[in-house]
Amino acid sequence: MNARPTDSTCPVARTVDIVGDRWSLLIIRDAFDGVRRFSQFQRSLGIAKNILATRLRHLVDVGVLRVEPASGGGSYQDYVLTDKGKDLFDLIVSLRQWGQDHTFTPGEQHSVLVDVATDQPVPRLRYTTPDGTHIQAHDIRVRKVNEAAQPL
Amino acid sequence: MNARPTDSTCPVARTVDIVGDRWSLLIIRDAFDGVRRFSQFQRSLGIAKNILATRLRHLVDVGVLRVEPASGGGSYQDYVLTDKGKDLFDLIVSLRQWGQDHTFTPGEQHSVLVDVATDQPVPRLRYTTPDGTHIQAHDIRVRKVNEAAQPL
DNA sequence: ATCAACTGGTTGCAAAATAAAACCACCCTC
DNA sequence: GAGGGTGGTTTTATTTTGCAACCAGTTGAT
Repeated sequence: MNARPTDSTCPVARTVDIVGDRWSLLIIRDAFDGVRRFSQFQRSLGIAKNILATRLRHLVDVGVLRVEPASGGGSYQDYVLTDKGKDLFDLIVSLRQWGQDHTFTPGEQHSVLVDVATDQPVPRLRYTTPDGTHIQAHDIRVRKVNEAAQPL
Repeated sequence: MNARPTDSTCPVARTVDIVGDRWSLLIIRDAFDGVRRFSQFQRSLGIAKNILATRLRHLVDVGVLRVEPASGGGSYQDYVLTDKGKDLFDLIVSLRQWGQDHTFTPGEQHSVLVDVATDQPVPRLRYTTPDGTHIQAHDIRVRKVNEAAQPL
């Protein structure tokens, strides 16, 4: 997708090179919301058909989406998330939560995440370690590959 | 930044409209890694200066970055994350974790997150509710604004 | 004090990506 | 078998990006 692959040792850069553009992210969001068909994506996003075709092909090529026979049994096809694509769930949640916090005025309405079992809104999600510790920016730094690990 | 603001009720779309492009995301990543100066961003990213100037101005305009007098006391200026910008931490973590999982071959080296206190690598972070429940894609769906809430 | 190098840009131009519209073959329904 | 929807491709226009040159102000080294 990108002219200059940031062939970096940074996982952030690699992810951005694969799905870090406006349309790919919105396509993935729609896919999580159950959109499967070319025409559904097109109507939902208001994207030009040639661009959509390019993006879908790219997302299939990189293994985020997969083409399968239409769910309804017709001879058309569906675009569905692969397991690799489903792993982008946290990314979409991050985008959503930041958007909720910083792009809406207090009373303004927006779509919300709800628990499929109870249909109740999901409380704010936070990143925690397996033992339940909440991790924030100031707890963390990045160690580059050339940097030696600190002996304990 | 974007020609067609997806003036949507979806928080994901709004976030994507603000920071959902390759360079903005990489600039924010660098900012979390302590990069502050124009020239540092430019060298780190290999981005054209005019594009960098545009992006930095945009990120300042939307309140993700803030300009302040250079830390060293000179007459130059620094670009630093605002609180709003620091809230993008989860987004950068999401990008990083997906990249680690899906864009590196088993033995391949990459930068890692370490705990600032212990300097030990941070275990995988997961999204959890305040009571510690791990939430994944299949637990959740999106309720649109026009959709009625389910009476309990 | 002076000269060189660096900083933080801007400008102009070329190349690439994106968007809009027209077009088309196939499928599905009636 | 006619009409509309699907899933694209092609062509052309517009926008964005990238590259290189340039430049004024700042800093550092002598």
